[in-house]
Amino acid sequence: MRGETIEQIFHSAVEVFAHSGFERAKIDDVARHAGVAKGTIYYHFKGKEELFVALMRDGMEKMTEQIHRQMGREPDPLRRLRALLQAQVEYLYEHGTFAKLLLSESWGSVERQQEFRAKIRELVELIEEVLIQGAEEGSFRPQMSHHDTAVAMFGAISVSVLQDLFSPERTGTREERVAGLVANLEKLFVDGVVVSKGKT
Amino acid sequence: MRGETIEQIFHSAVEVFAHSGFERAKIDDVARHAGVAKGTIYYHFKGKEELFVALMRDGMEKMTEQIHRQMGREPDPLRRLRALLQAQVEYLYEHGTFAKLLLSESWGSVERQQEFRAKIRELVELIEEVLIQGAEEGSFRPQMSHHDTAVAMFGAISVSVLQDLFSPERTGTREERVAGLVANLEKLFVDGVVVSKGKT
Amino acid sequence: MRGETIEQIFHSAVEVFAHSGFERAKIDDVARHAGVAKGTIYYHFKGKEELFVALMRDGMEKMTEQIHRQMGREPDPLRRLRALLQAQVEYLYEHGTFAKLLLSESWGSVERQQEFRAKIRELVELIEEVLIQGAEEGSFRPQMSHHDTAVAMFGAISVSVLQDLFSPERTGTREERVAGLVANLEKLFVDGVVVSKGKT
Amino acid sequence: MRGETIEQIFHSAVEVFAHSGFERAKIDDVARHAGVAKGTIYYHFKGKEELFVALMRDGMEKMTEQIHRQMGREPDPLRRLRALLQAQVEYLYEHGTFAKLLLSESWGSVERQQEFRAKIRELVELIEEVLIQGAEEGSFRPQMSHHDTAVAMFGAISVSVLQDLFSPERTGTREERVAGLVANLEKLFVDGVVVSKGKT
DNA sequence: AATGAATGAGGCTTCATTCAT
DNA sequence: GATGAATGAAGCCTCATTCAT
Repeated sequence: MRGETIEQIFHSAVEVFAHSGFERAKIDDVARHAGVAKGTIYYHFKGKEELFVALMRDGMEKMTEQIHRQMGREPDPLRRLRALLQAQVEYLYEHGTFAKLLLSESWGSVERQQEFRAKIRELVELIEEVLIQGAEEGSFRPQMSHHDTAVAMFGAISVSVLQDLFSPERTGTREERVAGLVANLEKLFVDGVVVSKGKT
Repeated sequence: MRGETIEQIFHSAVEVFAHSGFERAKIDDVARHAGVAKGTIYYHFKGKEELFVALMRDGMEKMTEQIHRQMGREPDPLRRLRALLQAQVEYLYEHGTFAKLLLSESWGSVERQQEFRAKIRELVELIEEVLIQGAEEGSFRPQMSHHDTAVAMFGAISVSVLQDLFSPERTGTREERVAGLVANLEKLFVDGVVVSKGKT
Repeated sequence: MRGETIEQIFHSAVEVFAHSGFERAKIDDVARHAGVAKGTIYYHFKGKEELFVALMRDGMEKMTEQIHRQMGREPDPLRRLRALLQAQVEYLYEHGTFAKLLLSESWGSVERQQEFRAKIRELVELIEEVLIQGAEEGSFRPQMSHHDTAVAMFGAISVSVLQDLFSPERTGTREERVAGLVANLEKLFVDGVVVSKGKT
Repeated sequence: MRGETIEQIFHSAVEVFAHSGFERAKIDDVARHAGVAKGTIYYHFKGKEELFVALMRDGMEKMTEQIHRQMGREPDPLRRLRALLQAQVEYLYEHGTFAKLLLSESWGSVERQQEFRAKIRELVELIEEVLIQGAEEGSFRPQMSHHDTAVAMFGAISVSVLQDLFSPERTGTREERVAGLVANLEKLFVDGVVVSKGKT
């Protein structure tokens, strides 16, 4: 079938890269994991770098796509924010491998890393839009910088997911864990930590 | 001064490791940067790994120390939170190199990475304590999980700093940038994004 | 025409091999240049080596053929020498690609290289015969070793052509260049460089 | 001692490169032949290419040097020509390995090859100067192009040497072989092949 | 304390060749 | 006849580490 091998390599590459990081990952391992010869990888991809970049591009695309799908056409900003939160946590949790790469391979001056930061910026902008919309409608507090706030939220989300994924003592099913993280983040973002005098 | 050479190596190592990440960094580069022979590094450190770990340990120590210093004995939880925020952002911003390493070299199963996560946990616990204290005093809203909230806050802080450091188009002095980030994070954490009916 | 594909491959192979030399040349490039799939080349030729040898054989054959044609039945040794010179320079200049391969791929102990030297010997023998004929008729000075002299002449011819082909600053049409080279070589071979007392 | 290892590598590299040509030669073989580890070669040379170029540069330098030495201050053009011939043949014969590389690795567009051709040009110019000097003094026949003639002579010399070196059936001591080649070339260059009417 | 030459395991990549379609 | 995906042996190069001085 068309692209079956490529699919296989792709899949294995995610595993291997996520397990070891870009530098530590060995093409040999990707090949073994994919059940193909080393040369086959080079037949389909120009090299380690290209394979990795293709991978991350794909991951980002799918993530953005899924988030859009889950947010749907919900008009209410608060509900939109919740949906986005849910979607993002869910995806990152599901693809922890990808989450890890995103956070660890995005800081630096190598070209690839700049591209990754650009991708992150896309995610951030998704959040930003919601914040702006909410502020315009008056249901969200106006921010000094919607962009900076969005960045902070993205950081909170991704690090929360990663910290959870790498916690040895975590319990419960994935669904429960995700629900917990989402609820927690939602609480923080929506209400802040301080007791507001006007609320019960 | 005692250990001038060691100091030199240490300093250069921070630069080089931060610029390239652990794997990409070359002992050769550290040596050249420090103006010593390669052998000298191995005379003072057991190896690349040890040098790096010593580095990170040192960075974390100094960070914790500085944060403690800046938080002082402030009893009011909200002010404590603000001081902590200010201290953490300031330190990470100042030592962006360290911030980068912390975020990119902490996710994985290599022993060193586990140690880093433990260090992160220390930072998180600093935040956590403030949250708990605030909740006990009644000025902070009780959280589902103070720990998770603290993690989220740490993520927000560190990613905000990194994103800012790696933004090519950022303007203003460092002090201004830091102040902006702090204010923004404070706003988010303290009040959340939603307009609460009881506030003006 | 019969063997159109083969013809295509052959033609492309000359180009590619000449451009890169035997080792550097890639079957992939030959295939791309010929507009066929890589497998097709292996369908028609046993391998890289065979393709190359076939090529060189063909080149030598055509060269010998053309030289014979141009020398015709000229009985006078001096005129024969001139015709041979003209023919050889012309052919090598025209097929510089071939000339290059001949000079660069003929020295070594690989079987193929021995075969090439044998081919060169054929060319040398063409020259040798003329020298011997001339010596027998008395119009040529007797040589210590007609064979060695013939080799030297071949070297002079081929290197002259190559040096000219690879001179970036050469000017004039091909015909002019060839005529120049021929005239020069003729002068050298026929008269030597020393002024003989008996000549004007 | 200073540079002993480098000397060793150099020497081995000549052997290996000459035996196999640039592409076929393996750094591994050079290392084994030199009795050092592979890494040692890379400690002293940037890579295969640099090693090779350094080699050829060195070879050309020594050759030019030796030729200059042997030609000395001889004022008479004819004797100068003979000395040069003798020196060049002697050197190439002695360093057949180098001769082979010179002739086989000099034709192409790779930068290194351009450098080699430049080196060849130096040799050619040595010859050219003698020709010009002789022509000015009136003892040499004026040439259409002294440069082209010099090139032809260089070609005759180098190919003669190589052909001889690779002749399986050659007999006699090296000195005899060299003497034969020199005499033959001298005869060809000095007098040409044609019987001049004015000589006995 | 410091040096830097030497090492060699390890990883990336190339490319001639095969073979099922 | 022709294809092109797949292979894997082979080779170049890197770099952490060692050690004699």
